[in-house]
Amino acid sequence: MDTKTRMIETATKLFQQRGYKAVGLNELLRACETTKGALYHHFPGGKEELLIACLHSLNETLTRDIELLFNCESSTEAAVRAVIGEMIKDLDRDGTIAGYTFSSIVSEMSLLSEPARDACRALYEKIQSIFHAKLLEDGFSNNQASSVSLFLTASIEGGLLLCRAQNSSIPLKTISNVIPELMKEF
Amino acid sequence: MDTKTRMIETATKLFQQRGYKAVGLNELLRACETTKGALYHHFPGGKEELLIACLHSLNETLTRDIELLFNCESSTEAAVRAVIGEMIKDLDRDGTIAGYTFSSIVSEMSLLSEPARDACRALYEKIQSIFHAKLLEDGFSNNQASSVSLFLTASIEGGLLLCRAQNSSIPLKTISNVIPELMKEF
DNA sequence: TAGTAAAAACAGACCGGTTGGTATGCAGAA
DNA sequence: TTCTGCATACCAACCGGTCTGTTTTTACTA
Repeated sequence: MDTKTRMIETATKLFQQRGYKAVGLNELLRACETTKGALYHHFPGGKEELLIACLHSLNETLTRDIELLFNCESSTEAAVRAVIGEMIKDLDRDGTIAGYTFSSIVSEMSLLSEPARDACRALYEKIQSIFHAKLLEDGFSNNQASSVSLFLTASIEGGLLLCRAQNSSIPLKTISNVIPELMKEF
Repeated sequence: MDTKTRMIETATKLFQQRGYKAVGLNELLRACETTKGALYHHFPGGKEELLIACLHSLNETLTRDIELLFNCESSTEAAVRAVIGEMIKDLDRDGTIAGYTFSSIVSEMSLLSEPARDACRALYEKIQSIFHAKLLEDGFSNNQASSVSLFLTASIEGGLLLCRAQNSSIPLKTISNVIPELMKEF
C-alpha cells in the first residue's frame, strides 16, 4: 500500500476514535510510520487537509459498507439493526469504535473549519440517503422516509455517545431493540 | 461572583462548545479574566480538575433546568419537546449550543480520562432518570421507561450533532416532531 | 477598636516539552 | 538530468504546569 493511502486509513481511525485536536501530528506520523516530509508532500495543507481527505475517504468506505449490509437485509429495520450490530461487535472487541461514526470530529470542528463541517454534513447526508432509499422500498412516503432516516441517524450517533460515556455496548443494544417498535408505528 | 464560580461557568460554556483539548489554557484564562495563579489555587489538578468541576456543576444546573421544564408540562412527550425547544432557541439565537449537551467532551475524553468519563456518565444517567420518572407517571412500565428514556437521550444528542454538522436547527426540529409518533406506540 | 499575624486569593514570570509547519537534502524512477 | 517521493533538521509559537512573589481577607489578641 502506498504512503498516501496508508496515511489516510491510519489517520481516519485515529480521528474517529479521539477527534482532531486530541491527535497530535507527531503521534499521527508515528502511527502512519512516516514523516512530516511525506505528510506535507501529499497534503500541502497539512493536518487539516489530511482530515478532509479522511472524511472524503470515509464517505466512500462507509457508503460501501453500509450498502453491502443493506443489500443483505430485506427490511430497513433489519438493515439498521445489522449496522448497529456491526458497531456493537467492534465495540465489544476493541473497546472503541473506529468505523461508522465521526461524532468526535463533528463536535469540535463544526465551529472551527467550514470545509471540515461540509465534509461531515455530506457524510451524514449520504448515510441518510441510503436509509431513505430503503425506507421508500418499505413503502414509506417521501416525507416519512426523510424524518425517519434522520431520526435513525441521530439515535445511532447518540447511542454511540452513550456507549462511550458508559464504556459499554448496552445503550446501542437497547436502541437496536427499540427500533422495531419505532418503525412499525409509521 | 467569586473567581472560582466565574471560572467554572465560563469554562463550562467553552468546553461544551468546543471540547476539552481545543480550548487552550491561556485562552480559557483570558475568557475567565483571571490568571494561572488563580486557576492552580482553586484547582491544583489544573485544567482537568477544572473540567471535572465543570461537569459536576453542569450536573446541577442541567438537572435544575430540565426539572423546571418538566414540572411545567403534563406529559413526557410535551416535556421533551419543551427541552428540545430550548435547545433550538439557543441554536437559532447564538448559532451554537452551550447548554443541555456535552457531547464534545464525551467523545474526546472517554478514552483519555476515567474521572471525566465517569462524570459524563453520571450526567447522562441523571438526565435519563428525570425522563424515566416522568415516563412512569405517564403509565409506562419500568422496563419500557428505561428503554425510552435512553432512546430519547440518544436521539436528542444525535440530533444536536446533526445540527452542528448542518449548521441548522432543522434536525432537532424534525426529531421534536417525530417524538410524538414514537411515544404513542408504547 | 487597633494592631498584627497567619492564611487565603491571587498575579505573573518562567519552564521544558510539544505543537503544527517549513526548508533543505537526497535516493530512485522516468 | 529532471521529477517524484520521501526523510531529516530545524523553527517559532504555544502548551499545560510550576514557582515565587504580592495583595487582600480573616482571626485573634491586647
